[in-house]
Amino acid sequence: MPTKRLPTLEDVAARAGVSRATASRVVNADPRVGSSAREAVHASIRDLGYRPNRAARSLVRPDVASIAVVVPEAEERVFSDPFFSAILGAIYTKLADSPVQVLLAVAPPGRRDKIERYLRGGYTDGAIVVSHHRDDGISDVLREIQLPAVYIGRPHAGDVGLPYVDVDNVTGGMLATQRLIDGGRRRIGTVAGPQDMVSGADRLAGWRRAMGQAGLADDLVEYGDFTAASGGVALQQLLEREPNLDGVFAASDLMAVSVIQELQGRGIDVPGDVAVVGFDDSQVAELTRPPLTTVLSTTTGLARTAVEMLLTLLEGQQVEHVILPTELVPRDSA
Amino acid sequence: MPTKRLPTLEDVAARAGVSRATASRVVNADPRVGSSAREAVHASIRDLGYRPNRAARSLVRPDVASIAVVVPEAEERVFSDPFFSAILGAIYTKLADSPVQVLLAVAPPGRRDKIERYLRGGYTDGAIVVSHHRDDGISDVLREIQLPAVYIGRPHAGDVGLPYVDVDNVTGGMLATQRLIDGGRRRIGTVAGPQDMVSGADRLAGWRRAMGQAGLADDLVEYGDFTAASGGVALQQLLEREPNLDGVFAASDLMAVSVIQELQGRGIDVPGDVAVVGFDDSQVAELTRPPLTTVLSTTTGLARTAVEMLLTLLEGQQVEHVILPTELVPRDSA
DNA sequence: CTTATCTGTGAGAGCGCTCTCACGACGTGA
DNA sequence: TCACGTCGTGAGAGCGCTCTCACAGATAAG
Repeated sequence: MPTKRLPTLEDVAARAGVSRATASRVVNADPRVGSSAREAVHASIRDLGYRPNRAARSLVRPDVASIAVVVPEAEERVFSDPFFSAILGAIYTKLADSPVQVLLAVAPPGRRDKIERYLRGGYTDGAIVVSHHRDDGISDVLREIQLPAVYIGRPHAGDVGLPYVDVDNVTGGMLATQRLIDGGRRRIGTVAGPQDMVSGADRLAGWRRAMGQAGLADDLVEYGDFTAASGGVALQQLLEREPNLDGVFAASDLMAVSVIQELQGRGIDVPGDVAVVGFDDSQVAELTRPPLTTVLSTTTGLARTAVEMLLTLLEGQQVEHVILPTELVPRDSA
Repeated sequence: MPTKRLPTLEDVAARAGVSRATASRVVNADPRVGSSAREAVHASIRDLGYRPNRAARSLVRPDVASIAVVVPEAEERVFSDPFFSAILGAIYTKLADSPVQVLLAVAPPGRRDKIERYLRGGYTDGAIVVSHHRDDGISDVLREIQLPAVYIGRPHAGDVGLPYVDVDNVTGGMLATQRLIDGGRRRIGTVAGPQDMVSGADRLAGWRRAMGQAGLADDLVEYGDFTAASGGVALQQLLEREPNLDGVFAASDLMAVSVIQELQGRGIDVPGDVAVVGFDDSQVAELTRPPLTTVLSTTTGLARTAVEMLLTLLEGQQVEHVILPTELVPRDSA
């Protein structure tokens, strides 16, 4: 880092032949400044390449709120998984016209110290926690430093009373499974999400419930981690266990995509031989051949609601949790 | 915003019965503090929910560098376009283990005042500018406030001497077009990118050059804006002008994807009737049916190089521009 | 012409923190 | 016993800024 001292307001003022106070007024567009003084200061700012020192300013006049979006997942993942991209996009869009700053705190599960340091660093006034895992310790830190926070995705049992938004994952899982059942499928497997995430557990629970109500066996379960790579692997195992498989519910679109690819790679027709349903209704769902039948989980709605809740929280008011509805989006894969 | 005063170090010290200096030492893990004092301060911090005031701290000890990633595109776009996602992901990944903070300054083209305010706000020590348009004014602002910056994508003619990284878009465009020519295609059209962006202009130039060298007419040009939506529209126009079209070079994968969909929707076989080549080698290229032949433009390499260059710049050294090579990725669409 | 009202400006306090410096309480070696 | 560290601690300056307050000069009202 260069040690060159940056020009201060004092320098600007001296060069313009006015006091620091007047220079400050010009910078802050205070109308009560004579035009000659104003111009001198402006010229001085330009010549010196002056930029106000944010730290000094916010020390006096606490500046605009900034909120952290906390994502305990690997960086690559956060930006390549359409779920996170959609969440981030919606958060930024929602706050586009507000002065609120958005800071991204991303760190892989193993590096939770990084997020903790960040949170404790005093950078932010509030947090939105996305994709939170059991025992990632984030809620403990947040509680300890008393930072207002909203969770996207229902927190785990231990963290009761925390404000969150979520989609109705159980119903969503049922909807997806029912679609397969209604289509006449009987040997239906599921590629479930990670069970240390509530969304993973709930979607699986939905599948179980629908299967149970239809009097079908709920033994065909394999686990992935919501990424594309994990879907294909899980399908292979499903197929080994049950060659007569005729339907698959994948707990994320990305996993569903690779399930379809794996199936097609083996010469198995989708949906002729095996029907596939995904979850999320992300952009990729329209790009597959055949287009993917999936469950709309309004990612955008999650993000928008979370932002609204956090802003309410920052105003000092209490908020309840919110559950958004899910909806089946029928396409051709099931 | 709640007006409740946050606990200061003074409060912590008072409660622990020590001086502010000692409390500060504890917070900063200074070893020369007695264990009893240390414990008292820690307890006090916990009780009060104390978080250091970042502004006050950095006023004294200028804190870690923070760099802005400037993207003059609509928020939705930035997070849904795989090109930007990949760039952002690579930047965050590259800086994952450094203390450097990354701030995202995104604003649609019409709102350049927002980015300008941001840049002038003194939040950052450097900038990486992605997707820069002619006349977006960003380089003027950067020059004026003397902020070190690196461009991803070659800046326009007016901005000579600025450090940048880019891929060899002209050669890339030629590679893509040559693939079509080598495949026996003769009526080859292109869905070009926006011509106020260098990457759009250069890829088109590459197409022109390859067509010219092969003695083919370079009249079939329609323009998109790199997004999926624009690709289908452009294709329709191409098809109206030339029903015997047998090859298309789309200047982005996203446009190529919707070109393929539009083609297939009309019962035209890809690549049987019309061959299609994209650009970027983004994730979607593998998901289409048939998989998309495209040009690898090492988005990750762009981002990583830009970060390295900016860090060098921040150390006070000069940097040259860097051009990364492109490579054809043959798949089934051409 | 005096008194009240603006208008533009400067002096100076103070935001919460870090860090230098000084100091008292202990050893420790002569 | 005295000079000399060493260690833990506190007092206080100062980072760059904003903002209150006071005040000089111009203008309006009595």
